Amino acid sequence: MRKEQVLNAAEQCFRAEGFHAASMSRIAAGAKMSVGHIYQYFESKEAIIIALCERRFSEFEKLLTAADQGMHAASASFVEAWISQFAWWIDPVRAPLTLEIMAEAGRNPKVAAVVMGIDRHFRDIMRHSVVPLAKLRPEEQIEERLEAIIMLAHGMTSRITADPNANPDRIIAAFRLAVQTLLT
Amino acid sequence: MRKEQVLNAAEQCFRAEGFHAASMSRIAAGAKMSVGHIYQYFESKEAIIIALCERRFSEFEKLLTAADQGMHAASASFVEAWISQFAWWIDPVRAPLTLEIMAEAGRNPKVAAVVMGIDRHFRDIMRHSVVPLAKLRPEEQIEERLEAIIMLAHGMTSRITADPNANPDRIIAAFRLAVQTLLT
DNA sequence: ATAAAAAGAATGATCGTTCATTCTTTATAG
DNA sequence: CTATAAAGAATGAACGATCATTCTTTTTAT
Repeated sequence: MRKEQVLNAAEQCFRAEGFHAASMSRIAAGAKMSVGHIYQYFESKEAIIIALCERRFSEFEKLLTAADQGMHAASASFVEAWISQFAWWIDPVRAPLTLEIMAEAGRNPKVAAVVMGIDRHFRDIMRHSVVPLAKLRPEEQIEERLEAIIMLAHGMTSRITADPNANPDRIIAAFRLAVQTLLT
Repeated sequence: MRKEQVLNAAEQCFRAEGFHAASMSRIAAGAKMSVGHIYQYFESKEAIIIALCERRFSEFEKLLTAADQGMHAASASFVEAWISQFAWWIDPVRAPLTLEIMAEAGRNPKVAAVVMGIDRHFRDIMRHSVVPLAKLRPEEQIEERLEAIIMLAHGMTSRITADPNANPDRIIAAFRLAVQTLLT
């Protein structure tokens, strides 16, 4: 679809230059379309930004629900497998744009709404599928633990973005240790 | 000083609009100076961005070294006091700009260098003053624990930025629980 | 021939930066 | 002390480039 074409090109531009430094003409060039043509599919540049945020949202949502389904085959190593899926967060290609989205969320309420949607869903899935497996007792500050795990996930994108030469395995290892510590 | 005047105005503009959407003319208006005059103190807009990153760097560095000095009066509650200082990271006024810096670090190597400087110093201080107090044994994956704490700190800024109505105390409480869990 | 798809020129605003100019202060000379 | 010269601070208009968006034209397909 044409929309996908635009979003793919926009994703590349936004990653390289940021939302506001990227230009419609360079996005058009990347999408091999004319600028005017893009405006038949998106009413403005901001609409492209929002659509891109939502696409990223659904990517991660797919991972989350997949994890939720896998839960039914519950095993001791499920938490371990669940953690591995967080490689998504530190894909060095994906992380910079995720961070750009987070920064934009600070000033664009529409973007903030999308991000809050991710985080809420993220937390719900954890409460529903991971917490029972970890056999945490209710009095053990479960909400704080979930909040900390979300923070860790966001922190991973910051770390990998600031230092692109950082070893992703090292980052994931730290995340794994922290989550295991928090869930036992 | 005039430089401070510019940096203060730039900080406001950058926070409200981001590095690339903010304009020199609006920065000048905020600083109550003319655009031309600003160029006598900063050779370019990028120079302002870098200077601002470094100023933020030194703010947090001050906190870190203060914590390092306080260590000599070592007590069981020192780690607790140390944690409290991290309120800095989630000042809702400061967090959005910190996140903007992180996003910019993903594409501007000069900014990335500043950020990596913070994180390295942060880790060094922890290794030198917090780890001994926590009485962690060397084999207990200390580096992973430190990495996780840095991730938590960065994650806090993301969380508070995406949801400005979030309760900072709740965020700090999660951070405190996670750090305590990681250091014992 | 008609309608949809696509292109790209045109528009007006704004960008970062420069520069000729004016104002304000300090230094020098009588 | 006063008048003049030099220096530095500050201005804002002007520049060329580029921005997001619109509009007219051309291409394509039915």
